[in-house]
Amino acid sequence: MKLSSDELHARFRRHALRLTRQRAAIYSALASVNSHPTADDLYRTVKQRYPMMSLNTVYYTLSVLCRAGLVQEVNVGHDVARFDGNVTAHHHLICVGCRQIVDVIDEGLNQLAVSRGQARGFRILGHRVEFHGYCAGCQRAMLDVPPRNGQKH
Amino acid sequence: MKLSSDELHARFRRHALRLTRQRAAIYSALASVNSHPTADDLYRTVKQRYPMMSLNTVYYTLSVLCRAGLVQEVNVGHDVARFDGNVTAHHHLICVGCRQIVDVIDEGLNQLAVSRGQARGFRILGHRVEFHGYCAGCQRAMLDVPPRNGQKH
DNA sequence: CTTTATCTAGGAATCATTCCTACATAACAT
DNA sequence: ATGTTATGTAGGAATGATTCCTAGATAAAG
Repeated sequence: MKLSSDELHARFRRHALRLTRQRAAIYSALASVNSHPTADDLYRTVKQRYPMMSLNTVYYTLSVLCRAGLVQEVNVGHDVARFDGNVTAHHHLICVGCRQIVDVIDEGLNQLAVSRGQARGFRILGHRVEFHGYCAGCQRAMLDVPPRNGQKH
Repeated sequence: MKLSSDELHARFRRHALRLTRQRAAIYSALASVNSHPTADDLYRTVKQRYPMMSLNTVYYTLSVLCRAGLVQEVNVGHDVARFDGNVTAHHHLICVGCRQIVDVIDEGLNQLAVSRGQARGFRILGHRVEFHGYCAGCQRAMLDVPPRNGQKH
């Protein structure tokens, strides 16, 4: 969903963050989308309107927004970092074929806890659930093209 | 726990993997520990007994073992990959201070599922739950040394 | 014991991310 | 409005985990 200029100012002020053209562009791009773009995806998107934009600024801005809690980082395996402008409680479905990430909204998953016996003195701040599997598109693709790593015979 | 030579052979044969000295050393080192070492941690451990060991071989072996399902990869944020020789169902507790990873064994967490409405046609293979928080040690450390990023006033 | 497909070592290459620093500018106070 | 100043930005260089390449080694099968 699109974000009003007033709302943007309010969010930045609430977290004592300076609002620059670059930050507005980066945060709006991320908050208006429900995919989970990489820093480079955002860079390319935002660079169309601000050709001087530096990839460095995208990284720096994302780190600031993460620390402020306006944005969160999501990961698939150990590869490129992906970012999520949705910081309301939710979890993820990850396609191990095409690596897309889809949001899962489920109140039950938000309520999970570790038993005291297992918690080993940790003070828990939050949790994440990731479901791994194949998306509909990748399932179809597997029917057309047989997998490479088939068993012998 | 230590792994017998017979059991090692059996596991490798079961997955049609060649058993070399290097693979035995890497897999044994990982399977006998319940921390979650990085490739480099394993490299340094194993190099003590096999000084010719290459870091490359550690990476290659871990990728082979992961694909075979004898080992799994765990991640904290998007930084270095960590590996887990325990492939029975379990989840993790991650300290956001010192980044240590601790196992959580909880049958309830193994039973989670996504509702059909949220699953969007995915064929789910598995899931992971990560709890984030501060371990006992980091909580104590925070009492002694106040945090850097304190609010103004 | 031979054969052969696969593994290993080591060096080079890749590439996401971070570091450095001079210049620019948002926010605050005057 | 305008000046002041702490903070942000651009871009180039550095870092470091991981992957690629290749010639020699070796486990497994016959």
